[in-house]
Amino acid sequence: MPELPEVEVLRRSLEPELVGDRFERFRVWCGDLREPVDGRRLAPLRGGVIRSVGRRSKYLLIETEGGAAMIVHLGMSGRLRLVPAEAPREKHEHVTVWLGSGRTLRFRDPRRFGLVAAENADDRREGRRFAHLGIEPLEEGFDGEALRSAARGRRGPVKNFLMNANVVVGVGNIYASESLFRAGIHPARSVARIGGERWAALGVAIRETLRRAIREGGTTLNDFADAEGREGYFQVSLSVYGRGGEDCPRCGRTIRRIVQAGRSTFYCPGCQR
DNA sequence: AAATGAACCTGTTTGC
DNA sequence: TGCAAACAGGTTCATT
Repeated sequence: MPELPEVEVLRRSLEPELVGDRFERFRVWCGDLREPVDGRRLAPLRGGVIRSVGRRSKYLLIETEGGAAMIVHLGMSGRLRLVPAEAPREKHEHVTVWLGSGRTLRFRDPRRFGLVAAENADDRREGRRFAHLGIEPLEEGFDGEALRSAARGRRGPVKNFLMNANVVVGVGNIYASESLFRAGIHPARSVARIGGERWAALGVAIRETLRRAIREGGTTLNDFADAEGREGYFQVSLSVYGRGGEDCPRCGRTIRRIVQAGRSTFYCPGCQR
């Protein structure tokens, strides 16, 4: 479900609601997620007043005044919603959080590729969980030059390179295809055969694509929604993703679907070289 | 070191 | 209609 824009949309919808509220009680219905979780592991959060809601890569960070943080990753099918405590528990709702305000935060994830975890202030300072992650594409310092230097000594298709979180975070299967279309670069092109201007164009394309997706509330293909259940509408703006067989919006040629590293890639053979 | 493929799960869509 | 295969927004681990 979620790439950087969807997590950022969720973050923005949560922050004004959660800041100042308090973690009261946790109930883990099914702790068999990407990392095992249970009430004991979430104990560092108990009683904590929420200071901020942040994001690193596709991880949501709900931080308390004491410096602990609840870490949530949506995996492929995760949802996080803020609902009244009386709302019935849905199927695949694995974690329920009761807040001081009387509301509840519900984590639901049919495929269970997602993650709910807690770190105390010391864990957070050490930062080991995120140490391997690459550049944030919407932060200062990200540009074509950063991509180009990260690609030095590498080979392989640029699409796979973009989806490697050790290089740049937050760009998943949808936005990799969309960014490459916007930059006019063929997804199978080797990173060793991309010049300085094209890296620059790609850097700009990634930022523009992600920013616009955030502005439009993310992409709801099936079930993405923010904390209040509002769906995104960037899916209507997708140029190539999921549009194999349709006409390219720019040149009219037929959009192709190929498989790279086991994932679908969509591109226009006319616009992308 | 970096690239590839498989694994982790359930649900939905597609094709015979 | 029924059933099986293919596919789905991500990450991590083992193997080349």
